[in-house]
Amino acid sequence: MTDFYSENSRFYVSVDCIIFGLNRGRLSVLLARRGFEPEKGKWSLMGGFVRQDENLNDAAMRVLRQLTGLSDIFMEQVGAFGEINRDPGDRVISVAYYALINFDEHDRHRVMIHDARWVDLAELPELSFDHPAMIEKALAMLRRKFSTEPIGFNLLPRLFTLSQLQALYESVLGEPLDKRNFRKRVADMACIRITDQIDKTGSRRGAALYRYDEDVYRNDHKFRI
Amino acid sequence: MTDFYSENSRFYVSVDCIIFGLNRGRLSVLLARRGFEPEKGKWSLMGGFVRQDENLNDAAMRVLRQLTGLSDIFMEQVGAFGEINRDPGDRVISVAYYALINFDEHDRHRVMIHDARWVDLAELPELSFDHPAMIEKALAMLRRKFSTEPIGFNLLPRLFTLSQLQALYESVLGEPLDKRNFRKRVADMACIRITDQIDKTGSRRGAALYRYDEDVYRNDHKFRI
DNA sequence: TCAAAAGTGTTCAGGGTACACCCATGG
DNA sequence: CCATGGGTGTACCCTGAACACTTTTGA
Repeated sequence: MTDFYSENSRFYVSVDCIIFGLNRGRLSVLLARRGFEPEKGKWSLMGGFVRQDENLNDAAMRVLRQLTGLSDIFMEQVGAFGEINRDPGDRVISVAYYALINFDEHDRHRVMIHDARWVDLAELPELSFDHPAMIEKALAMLRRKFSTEPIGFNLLPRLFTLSQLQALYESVLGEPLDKRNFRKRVADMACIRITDQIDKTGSRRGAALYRYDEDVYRNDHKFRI
Repeated sequence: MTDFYSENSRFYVSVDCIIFGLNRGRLSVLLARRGFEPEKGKWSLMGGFVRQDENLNDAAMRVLRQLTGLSDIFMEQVGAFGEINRDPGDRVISVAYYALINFDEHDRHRVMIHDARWVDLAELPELSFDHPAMIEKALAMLRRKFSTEPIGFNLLPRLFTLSQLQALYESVLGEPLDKRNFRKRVADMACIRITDQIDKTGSRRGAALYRYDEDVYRNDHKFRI
């Protein structure tokens, strides 16, 4: 039966990772300067070819780990990109993924080694291939999910203030939110719990630290910002 | 530079089409009985291998046309499926698409030739490979879009009654809707316009026929059911 | 004492939901 | 004349939006 398949064409398949992180309060993506042709020297998403012994998700996690040192990270497939000439080097079909990481935990050394840097979403440089379309689609998916599913906490430290949380939502949704309404909504979500810790770094007065409780969410499934 | 790529593995890449149609008022999918190994004789989505001279969308449209005779159809990518052993015959990475077609316009002869049939979504048989997961994901995407974007009209004839439209929404969303509230919402969407035609086939009294006006939608972008 | 961020309630309007009866017609 | 689907309006509730001042404390 393999004979039947063998009449058909085979393709290089790659994954490209849109790695989101919160850098100094701003939603940013991790971009690498391409170290090889084609488009050597241009900024691009971090990618890699899929191997025979791994599925697509594993390939994406491998690439993410290479660049950040992180495993067990929230990732989601964005989709497959298959224009014939999307890669001028050869025909490559690429599957894009986006990941949400806690900026504080990533390995800056690896980022440096790969000639990569964090770029504010509002200041994207020119990118190679169809990477702008990938980022566009990932952002659309992210924004849609952000208000209805508790995925934003992947971008924050374990303990966070409500101001940090609100700033995150404003940064991702791209619009200012009313502080009192925001806190009201947070207040009646059981999965966002206050701790007895205080953060003194952000203000003289100090702000209560909160944490996200995954178990509570799995029970009541109540989330809406 | 092609030398650089050539160290890497290449893969068969296929597309699989989840073709939705409204058969006797029920949301249905078009399934084909596999005519070849592996899993010959089992029901499956219609698929095909991607060729060198076409992009993924074109491949999906080609497969859709093969089975239904239709072109220029609403299609959307569901995602890439790349488990190592998803196809027991050989490693194949597949990109799923879903399509919404007007049941009345498809070519039944082609369906017959391909040993395919329309199956009510509630009565899916056992399917080959990871096709159940593909359908699941396509359905989730469909349901999500259905209330906020005017895609349902792709499943209806050009002229339709409000009862047909409501039945469609109930079938896709899987829940009954209040008739008066439904009609109230329709009434203040400019893009759904009454015609002077009457449908007498569905009732003794006759029902007004409506049509969807794409141009109006492009202007006001107002749609919400 | 002042600058800077944290924290806190109420009011109002609009949209969504629930709900039941008459109409027109073909057989 | 009756069975069948077509067509219509109102009342209520609740959610979402708007809005401004006091508190704390380090410098």
